[in-house]
Amino acid sequence: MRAPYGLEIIESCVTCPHREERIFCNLSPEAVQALSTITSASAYPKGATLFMEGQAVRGVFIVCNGSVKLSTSSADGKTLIVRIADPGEVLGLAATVTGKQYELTADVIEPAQANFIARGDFLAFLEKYGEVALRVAQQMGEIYHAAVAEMRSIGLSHSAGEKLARFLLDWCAGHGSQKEESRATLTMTHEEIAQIIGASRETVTRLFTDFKKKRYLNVEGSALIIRNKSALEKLAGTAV
Amino acid sequence: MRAPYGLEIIESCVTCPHREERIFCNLSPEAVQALSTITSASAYPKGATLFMEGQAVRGVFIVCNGSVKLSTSSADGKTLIVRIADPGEVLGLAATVTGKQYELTADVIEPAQANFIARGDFLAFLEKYGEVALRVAQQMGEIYHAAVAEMRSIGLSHSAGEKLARFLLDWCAGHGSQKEESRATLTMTHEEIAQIIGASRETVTRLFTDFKKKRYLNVEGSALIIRNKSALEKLAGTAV
DNA sequence: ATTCTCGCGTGACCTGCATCACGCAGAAAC
DNA sequence: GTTTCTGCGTGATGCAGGTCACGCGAGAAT
Repeated sequence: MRAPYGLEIIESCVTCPHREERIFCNLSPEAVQALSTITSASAYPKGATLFMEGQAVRGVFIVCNGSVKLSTSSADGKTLIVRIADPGEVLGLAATVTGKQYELTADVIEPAQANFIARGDFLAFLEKYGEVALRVAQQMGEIYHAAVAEMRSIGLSHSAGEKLARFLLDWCAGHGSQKEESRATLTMTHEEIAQIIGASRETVTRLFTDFKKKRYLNVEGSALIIRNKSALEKLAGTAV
Repeated sequence: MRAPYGLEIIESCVTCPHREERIFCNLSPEAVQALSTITSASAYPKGATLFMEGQAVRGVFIVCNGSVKLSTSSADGKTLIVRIADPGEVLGLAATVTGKQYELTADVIEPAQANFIARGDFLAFLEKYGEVALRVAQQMGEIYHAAVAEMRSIGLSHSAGEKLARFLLDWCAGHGSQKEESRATLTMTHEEIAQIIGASRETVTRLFTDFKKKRYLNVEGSALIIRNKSALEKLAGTAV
């Protein structure tokens, strides 16, 4: 079907709009050239793992498309999903610049293509093209921002319903239409959602049926329809 | 006693070992010179606020000494302390590079001296001296690392005891001796500790008396003595 | 067609911790 | 001196949500 995989990926990644928007946009031609020599593209099937928490850092992965789940888990098997990376994000950035181990595990949940840059190459590149280092700092700032928001959500809320409402609103804000009655695609299991908001699978199920009963939302297959956004916002505590 | 405050601060900050260790070490002489022209030092009493969550970003604060509490709070007054910044840290970094609002509130808990650099100046400095941008990225990487650790602690633990044990161990690791029977200074109220580990004040009190009863630790004034480190580690879940 | 697996739906229970409601001591304010 | 505040200690109470246990339907595998 799509024969020479490697080539196709490089093509699609070079032209991929997301990457350009993020850290590597508006680079000088020579920087772009330098970048292309240290970048290697790969495709990853669903379920693949880019890196695992605790592993020695190898380098960064730039997600071209698909989606990747970033999580951390405890000794007893409990898992916390920190965030879902969308196309354009650079994974392993913090670990790569600090030289520590990867602090999270990156699992592919939608078949993904990603560019890899080895740590040594990446650092050398940053040192040579100081302009990019600032971009890197900016992206890390955004990631940190998201992390703080997540901490707020987990740490400051009183009920699981609050957290689920907030999660659903956030999700729709990024993946669907924005009106009072908005629709978005949500291909996640209750288990995964539970791991994001820090609750048990059963509670998520119960909350969903509860929300449906109260006409806050509807689920049709993988489509999530918010029917009463303000009610959810009220539940989520708006200002939080 | 210590008459010309401003001057003294600049002195102490220029020579302050912490700052040198962190982002601004080994700079070229001209970079140091440039830096000194955009830096302004101030002293802040206990209780002062460097910046508040939601404020438009003004710039970064480099903590020379004292200690600063970074927190976020919800509409209903609940507060989550994200971390305590020690000398050498640069506060407001993420917000400054991304240009968003401050995502946290910074309150002085021990009288502090800090250098301020306005956002415009700081960004111009980074652009001119690309070497520093990388340092900035590194520091942000470390902050992110800490944030992830915090999320793990809050999100993955089963009990409040687990979180308190982990907090106490972490605290001793950074502020005291490291043996089986270690001693550290802990000038925090139960309320504050509660806000760090995400529990109520009463639970913290109860846990402390519980730990004392079980001979895990002792409290003498502001001194915390860990008497049975391994027990606490076991409680904390070691690998987590 | 039959077995497995996976994700969802629900009921029954039981416990950890938030919350309310005090009392008490030391420090600071007057 | 008395009063006020702030931080700590503790009991009583209630409930949200974790955990266990099971059923069910839909794909996938054989």
